[in-house]
Parts: sequence; structure tokens; C-alpha cells
Amino acid sequence: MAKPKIKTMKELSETIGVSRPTLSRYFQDPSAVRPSTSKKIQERLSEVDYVYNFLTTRQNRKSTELIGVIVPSYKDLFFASLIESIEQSARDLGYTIITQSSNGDSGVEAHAVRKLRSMSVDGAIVAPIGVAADHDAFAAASEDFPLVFVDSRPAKSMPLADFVGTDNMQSIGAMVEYLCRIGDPPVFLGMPNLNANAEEREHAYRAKMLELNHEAKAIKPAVAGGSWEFEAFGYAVMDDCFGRREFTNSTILCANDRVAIGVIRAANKHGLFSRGGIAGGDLRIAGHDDHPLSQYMFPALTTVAQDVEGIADAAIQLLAQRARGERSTEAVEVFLNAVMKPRESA
Amino acid sequence: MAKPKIKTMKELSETIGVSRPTLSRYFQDPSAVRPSTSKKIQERLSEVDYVYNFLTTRQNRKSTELIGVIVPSYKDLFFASLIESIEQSARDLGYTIITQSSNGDSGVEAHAVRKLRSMSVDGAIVAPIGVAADHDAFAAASEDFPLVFVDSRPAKSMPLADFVGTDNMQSIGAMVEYLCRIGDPPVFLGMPNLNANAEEREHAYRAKMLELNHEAKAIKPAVAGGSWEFEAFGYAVMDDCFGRREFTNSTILCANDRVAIGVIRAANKHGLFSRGGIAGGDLRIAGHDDHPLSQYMFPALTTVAQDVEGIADAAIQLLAQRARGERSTEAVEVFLNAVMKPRESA
DNA sequence: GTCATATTTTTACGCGCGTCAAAATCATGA
DNA sequence: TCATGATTTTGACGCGCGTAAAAATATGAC
Repeated sequence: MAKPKIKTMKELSETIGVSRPTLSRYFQDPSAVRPSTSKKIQERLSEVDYVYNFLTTRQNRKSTELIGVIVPSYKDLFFASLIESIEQSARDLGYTIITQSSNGDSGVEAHAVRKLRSMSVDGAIVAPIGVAADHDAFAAASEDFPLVFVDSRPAKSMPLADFVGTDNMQSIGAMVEYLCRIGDPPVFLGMPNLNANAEEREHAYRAKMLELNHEAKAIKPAVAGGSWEFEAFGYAVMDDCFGRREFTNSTILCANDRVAIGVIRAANKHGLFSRGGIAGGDLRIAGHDDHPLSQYMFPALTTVAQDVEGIADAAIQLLAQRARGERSTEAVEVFLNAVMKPRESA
Repeated sequence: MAKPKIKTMKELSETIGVSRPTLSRYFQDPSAVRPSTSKKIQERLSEVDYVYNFLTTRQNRKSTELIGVIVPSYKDLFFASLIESIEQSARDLGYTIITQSSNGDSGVEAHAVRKLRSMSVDGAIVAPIGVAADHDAFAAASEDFPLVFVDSRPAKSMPLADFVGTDNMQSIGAMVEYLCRIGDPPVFLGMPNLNANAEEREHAYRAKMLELNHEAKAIKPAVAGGSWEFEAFGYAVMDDCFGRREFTNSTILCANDRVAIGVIRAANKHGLFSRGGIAGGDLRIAGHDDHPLSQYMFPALTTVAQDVEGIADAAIQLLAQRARGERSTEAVEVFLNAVMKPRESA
């Protein structure tokens, strides 16, 4: 680092030989100054060590180009994938992402929303926790900046917030159809009722079963499922069932892959996959999401892949639209399709 | 939201009936004003909708109370756990976390570091990518704020940066000892050479094997391993080996759990666990990290658990120390112990 | 070389809040 | 009730940069 360190734009303007306002314009859009000037600035800039002051620039610009992201948990690869996609889409458009985890707690979620308000973000993408969410916090926020919910809709609907997510009717529908075509009609194992997907996916399952003239049947969890430890939930519920020799020959459709991973573990523990190793028995298990590790399960988990990149992209686009002043009143709901990933488990 | 919205502190000071400087002091430390005043402010505050302006306050305070975090990937549950722990520790101390993923790319990493500089963070916690990291970016940053590396040390050592991580000699040592005590001495399957842990763990393995008078042996990957898709790497390498009936009766110590998950999958594919289901054969597999899903593998993965919370906590503490002006010259390295998690796979 | 137009420079103010010093007010105990 | 120290108010300046208006200068076609 032999490069001389320059701390303020004023100082920079002196060593570089252009006025500060010109520099200011250059940083916001290099093409806003004459090409020769732009080139000159660019060259001199590479010879010094200057980083613009993020906080001050954002304070004064009309737009902060900050986007907040709130997810219930980092330790869920679906959300992790989502964040990664959002961060990439955002970087391409020049946005800076502020990520926070609500940790499945409505208090923390409200606190996070509040922080986004204090940071004057241009918009927020939130995967809400469903139960007992702090509706007021969101309502207040949506007056300050556009809000788009992803993955699941908040319990109490927000008139001004957009939504992007997978069409559960389509995704679950495709899976049910597939399962019925290949074998016995599935029973359903829900996820803990922590967000709207829990109910929606069960509903989608029932609807499709009805359509196909099969009797819908949901497994009643014998254990409480109040936490986001979905694998533990799936394992505990089915370890119990399998222990009583229930559902050992069923086709089990799980509300998501993490639950399914727990179920597979339980099935393996009870030796239900022993014949020949791979999907030899009558027990079949299916999931939902295409969790990055689902293909490494044994048997590899049959699932439906959510279009994570599509969701991230659409969410950013919706935010950008609002930022441009479009659709200032009507809210939009975008539903993306999921695609079947038939593997070994069903 | 019937609460009247108040946008500036000046406005707030008028509706609340105290002067703006007093409010300012209250927000920075409620105990800095007289108890009766503090109570009065607190009460009135709950009746209005005011959020302080984060950007402006940080611009003017000597400390921004911002801490940057950079990890190579969100889609790695080890890092996800780490971020979650850091966020919690930080929240308790009043810090705000800015998380970024370098996506395993040194360019993105350098860009992220630069952004942290522009945000005037009080410090940064970074899990570096090892190869071809942009040393200059870190060097420049470390002149602006304290830097603590976690998980692995950067390729080129940084004289002013602290380090917190697991003592690979201890963790791998404990595992090798365990494996040798229970069965055959292990062979080693490394991880792609993407950070310092790759070499360090292999070295630790060799050292311990030497100490125990066993011959060290590392599996030579027949496939390239340049990406962070560790499961795919482990699977590809061992699918190839098992296909040639190599190592089918070995004890395989993997450099991390994600590699091990791929290996388990390969072993299952080749039916190497078929006798009785659980760890019946001679093939044994062990990992490192205690990945949240390792216990759901089949067989459940024997591993060593890194002290993730301990790492997060120590990192924050080191940063806080530097912020208080302690240890302005000497760098510190903190090594935490890992604990054995013997399960089914070995 | 001239003139119309495009850029840049100068100058100055504003953003919302931190912070300081001096003046005003308050709380407390004798 | 008064003195005294603690707290608050007033008034003012600064942070680094955005931005607007007017003046100065550069550019390019003729």
C-alpha cells in the first residue's frame, strides 16, 4: 500500500485536479461527465487509495440504494440460497444488501424491520415468520418503503406489499400427481405451523387428492413442532410412527425437504429401506424445495425444486419498479412454478 | 398505526418537550440524563412513531457500531451457524452486522472488504478464501479498522489481524486417536485446497498418525476440486474409488463434514453399508465440523464439533478490545477445542 | 477566428445529528 | 428560603457530501 490515502472528496478533488461537484457527479454516474474528464479521474483514482464515505453519500442522496433482507433463519439452506441469489441480483443493480435473521422470533423480526426503517432502505425483502408476527411493524415499514414478501405470505395480509413465491398448488399438485401415477397415493406430513406454507401446502395436497379421487390423509404429529428444527421434527414424528409400525409401507409427502430428511433418517433407523438399498420397499418419501443436500440423502430425495433465482430476481424487480414510482397503489402477487426432481426415494 | 409519525429529532424534541441535545444524549445512553427526564422521554416516545436516522447518527459518532462479516458462502451450514452466532453476540452488544458473501471469489471478496471500508465499520470478521486472495485489500482495510479472521487464516499472514478458529491439531488429533482406538487407522480425504484448513487438517492428520506410529495415507482425488461444492467433490472422488473397489473397507477421515456427506452417499450407492444398515461393514467414515445435518445422515456421521458460538464470541470480543484501544500492535491467535461426536459411521 | 453549446468551476446552502460552551434552570439539603 | 452542584437549554458549529445557480471555460462546427 504505497498509494497515498485520501479521506475526503474535497481532498481528492484537489489532488486530482477537478472540482468536487464534478467528482460527485462522476461517482454517481461516470457517464455524467465529459469522457475526457471521466478518463482523467479514473486514471488518477487508480493511483490513490480513496473510498467514498458510504454513510454520508447515502444520507444525502434521494435514494440509499440499500435493500433489507429478513429471513427466519440462516441455517436453512433454502433461505441461504435465496440470500445468495438476492445478493447477486442486487450487486448487479448496484444495491447493497442488509441481511438479518429473525431467528423465528416475532420480536426479533420487528426489531429487524425497525432497523431497516432507521437505515432508510429503498425496500425490503422479507421471508416472514407466520405466527404472531408483529403486523404493526410491517404496516409502519410499508409506509416508509416498498415491501415484498417472499416464500410465504404474512398471516395478516398487507394491502401494500407485493409477494413472490412458489405456487404451492402447482408444486404440490405436480408432486401428488407424480406420486399417484407411480405408486400409491401419498399421505401428507406437514411442517410445524410456523408460516403460511404449512397450511397452504396441506391445502394444496388435499385439493389435488380430491381432484384425483383419492382420500387425503395427513399424519397427526405426536410431538410438538414449535421450532424451526424441521429435521428433528420429521424424525421425531416418524420415528414414533414407524416404531408402532404405522406408515411403514406408505408414500409420505412431506411439506418440505428438511422434514423429509428427518423422515428418511427415521426410516433408515427402522430399516425400512433395507431391501436392496434403494427405494426397494413400499415406503416412499417425497419432499419439497430441492434442498441442496436432498440429492445426497440415501435414498436420494424425490422433490420439487423451487425457482430460487427466479424468486430473488422477481423480488428485486418488484422493488425496483416501486422505486421508479410504478404501481404505487396496487399490490402484486407473483407465483413461480416448481419443477419435479424425481430421484430415488419415490 | 394511529401513532403520529415523527421524522427528525428536532421535531421529536418539540413534541416531547425536551431539548434536542438532551434527546441526543438519551439515545446514546438513557442513563446519561436525569431519571425523571429519561422516564418522561421513554413514555412520550411510546406514543409516537419515531425511528432515529441510522445513517446520520453513524456519520457523526466517533464509532459506527457497525461490524462487517464476510464468508465464502451462505450455502454452507458451518458458515450459516457462524453468522447466526455472530449476529446474536453482536446484537447483545449493540452492534449492527453487515454480512456479505465472497462467493469463493477473491474479486468479490476484495469488493466486499472495500465496501466495509466505505461504511466505516468498527471492525470486520472474515472467513477468508485462501487461494489468490487480494492481500492488498486486506492490508488497506486493516489500517482502517481491526480485522479478525475466523475459520482459516489467510494465505499471506497479516501482521495486524487477529485469528480465531479451531485448533486443527487438537480436533483432527482427537479424531485420529478415536478412530485408531476403535478400529483401523484412517486414510485421509482432503477438501479442495480453497483455504488454509485444507492443508492444515491434512498436516494435522499426518502428524497424529506419525505420533501413533501409523502410516499416513491421503487419497489422491481423481477429480478436480476447485469449487465450494464439497459434497459433490466427496461424492465424485469416492464414487470413482469405490467403483474400482478401492478403500471399500477403509476408515476414511474427511477434512470436513460436507465432503463426508458426499462420501457417505457414494458408499451407499455402492452398497457398502448394506449389512444390517448401520456401520456394520468395515468401511468407516468420519468428518469434521459437526454440520447440522450430519446426525441425519445414514449412517449418522461421526465427527468433531467446532465450537461455533465460542468462535463467534471470541471474534466479537477481540474486536471490542481493539475498539477500546487495547492491543494496538500485537496480533492474537485464539484456538478453540473441538469435541468428539461419535455416532454411527465410525 | 467566431459563436453557440456543453462542461466545469465557484459559491453557497442543506441534510440530520453530534458536540461544545455558556446561560438558565432544577434538585437537594441545611 | 438560600446556596450549591447537577442537569438542561440555547445557540452555534461541524461532519462529508448532494445539489442548485451563476459564472467561467472548454469544445466543436462553421
